[in-house]
Amino acid sequence: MALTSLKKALSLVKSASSYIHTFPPLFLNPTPNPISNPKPHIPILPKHPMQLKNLLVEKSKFGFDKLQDALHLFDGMLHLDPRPSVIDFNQLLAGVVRMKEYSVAVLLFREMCVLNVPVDLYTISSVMNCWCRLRRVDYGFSMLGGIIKRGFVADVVTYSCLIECYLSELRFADAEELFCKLIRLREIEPDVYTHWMVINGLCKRGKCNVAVRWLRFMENGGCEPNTVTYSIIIDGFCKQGLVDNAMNIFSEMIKKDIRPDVVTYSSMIQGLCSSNRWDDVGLMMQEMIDMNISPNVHTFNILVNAYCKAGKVEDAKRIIEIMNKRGEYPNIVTYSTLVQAYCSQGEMDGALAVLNTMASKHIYPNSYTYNIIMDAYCKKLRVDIALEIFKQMAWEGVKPTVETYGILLHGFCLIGKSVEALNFFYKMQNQGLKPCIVTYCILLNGLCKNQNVDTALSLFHVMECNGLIPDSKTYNIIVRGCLHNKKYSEASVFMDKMADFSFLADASTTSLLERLLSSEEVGDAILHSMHQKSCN
DNA sequence: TTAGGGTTAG
Repeated sequence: MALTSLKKALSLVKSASSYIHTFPPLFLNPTPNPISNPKPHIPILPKHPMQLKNLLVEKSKFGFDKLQDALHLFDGMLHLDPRPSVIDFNQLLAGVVRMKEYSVAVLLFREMCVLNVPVDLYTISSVMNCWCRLRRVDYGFSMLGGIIKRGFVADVVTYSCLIECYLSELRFADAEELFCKLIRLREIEPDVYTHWMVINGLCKRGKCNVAVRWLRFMENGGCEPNTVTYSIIIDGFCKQGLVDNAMNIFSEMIKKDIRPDVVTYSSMIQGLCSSNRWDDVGLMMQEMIDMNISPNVHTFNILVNAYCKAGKVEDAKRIIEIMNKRGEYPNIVTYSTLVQAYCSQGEMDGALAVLNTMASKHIYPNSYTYNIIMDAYCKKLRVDIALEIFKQMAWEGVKPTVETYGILLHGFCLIGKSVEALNFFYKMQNQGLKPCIVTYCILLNGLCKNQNVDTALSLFHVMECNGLIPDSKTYNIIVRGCLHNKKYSEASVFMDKMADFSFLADASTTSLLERLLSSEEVGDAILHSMHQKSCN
């Protein structure tokens, strides 16, 4: 059975992915919680071809509800006689891609090739995009060979995918070169989507000035930017903290008679709030209303967040009242922001009151909300309460994230329970969650502070073996841990490694070194050498 | 009647 072999392949790749770095990891959903999913939904292959077509059209647009549905359908389609068309299979693939299950889409494609299911340029472009999303640009490019071998001619979509591949690897010059080469050779005529893709890619990666140059290039090529194009650039500048640049682009679009919309204004308001330009925030809100553009829940949430960050929770609540009056009802983001504000002030009663309000409005906390509350309790050293909340989360069917475990690990370390922290660290991996560099930093720091420096050193090694590259923070943690535990030679080796990567000792590491130097009776030669290196 | 893209909030 194709489905059985596919499932086997999926499980193989899933277990192998932690060891083999050349294959992208799978992101399969863990076993569903029996409480939240009492009856597994078993999809049935539609009997009539038209029903199948309608189902595929729907799924290609909105994605499948469950991965299993897509796999069952795929299996069923393989056994139909006559076999559905390449368009049908492409739509199924599109549905899987829409679920962001890129690894699965790639495996389905491989299965199609093995079983001689016809594929076309659409199929290959789609898979190319998946490789790009999986950050395997090399595989993405290798598919170009498959296109030629099959006698297809790569089109604007294929090349747009390749340009996106370059952008995802921050290879801006390569992206530009490929783009220009294609135009020069008249291989493709870039469309408005290609330009959007490039401009969005550049802005999301903090290259707004390059994006503006691309905007000019787009205009010169006769492709007129619209509100979305301008909004992407404005948001990019605001996120970089360059509000004046954003304002210039905003003025330019008005001069060109391109009307800003609620997204453009929301981005501008966000940028102005982050820069504490409150007068301008007021002016921008007024202008927006004068232009007959109604602020939406995003816009209000930006204001709620700004007030909360400024410690003005009462003003934030006033905004929520306005939202209710205007029919822009507060959502999970609004309430989580408020919960965060109470938690950051240590007012757990206030936070719990917000949760009650949410429940009365049938808005239920998600992992983000739970994480905020658990973090606050951990910081108050009430890890016991945080653990109760963790249990509650499971009961409600809310999946813990890497951040959830990080918060609990931090909590355990704060109360000196490194063994429990390590147990939770293994538990998260058993649940299919891959620790990130932050997780390791939390644990390394905790172990070092709880006199478990030897375990920390082993863990550092495990981290490197798992392909995680330590950053400046990680090195500083381990150096300080070694110093605290009088492992000066080890500290020195890590300090040299840091220097190889051009990382500097931070203020805490330097001051610890100085403290140790002044307190050592004889003065340690290694410490002297380390201190000198840290000053260079 | 299939593939790439569509921007804003915790």
